[in-house]
Amino acid sequence: MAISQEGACDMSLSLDLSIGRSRRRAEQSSPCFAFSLSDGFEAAGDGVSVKREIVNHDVGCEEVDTERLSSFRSCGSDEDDDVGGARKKLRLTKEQSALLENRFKEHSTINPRQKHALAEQLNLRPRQIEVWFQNRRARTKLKQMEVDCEFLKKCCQKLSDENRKLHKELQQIKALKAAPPHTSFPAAVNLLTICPSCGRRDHSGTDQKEAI
DNA sequence: GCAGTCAACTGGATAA
DNA sequence: TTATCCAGTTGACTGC
Repeated sequence: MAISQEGACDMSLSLDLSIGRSRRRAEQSSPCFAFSLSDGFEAAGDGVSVKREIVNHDVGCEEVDTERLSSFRSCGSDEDDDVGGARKKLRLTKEQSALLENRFKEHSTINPRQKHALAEQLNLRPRQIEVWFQNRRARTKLKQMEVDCEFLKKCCQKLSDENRKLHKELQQIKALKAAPPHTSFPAAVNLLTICPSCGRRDHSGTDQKEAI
């Protein structure tokens, strides 16, 4: 609990709003947190420090070995576990993830009652459920943005191609216009009056009617 | 070693 | 005031 000792020396200076928030969040969490906060942490004067300490303390409660981390509920608040000070990463089990995913499919947000029920069911803290939903929404949004981006890229490519094609046509028309009239006009007429399918000249009247 | 993933955190905004 | 959301960030972990 090094931070609490450090922080406690100047509690009057910088008690900001984040402490209130930290306390709120921490109190939503495990009993381990409640212990920390009621034991002089609010005097630390540094919201971040307080919170970091809480996290480390929290994880320090955990028995971390081959078993995946899933719950901090039953931990005893042994301060000596926190020696390393490093935050340990929780990995949700397949079952936990699957259930959370299912709930997310039903609804991307979760109300407090559902949150607590789910926390109880999964043996997690309500705060963890809340965070999971937040992160999940962020992931969904990111994925959607990637899809949108890809779509826009394709649109852009298509428009570029079309633009290039139109430029080319414009160049041809300009070239045609710039050419001397006695050569260009009959040539153009020839082109227009030759049937592109059979190559014959000037049968447009009858054949076209037939085609229609 | 490094990039990617993801749980957790921070701080601002907002609704009730 | 409080709870919740979001965007951005951090740090542990993993696979290559």
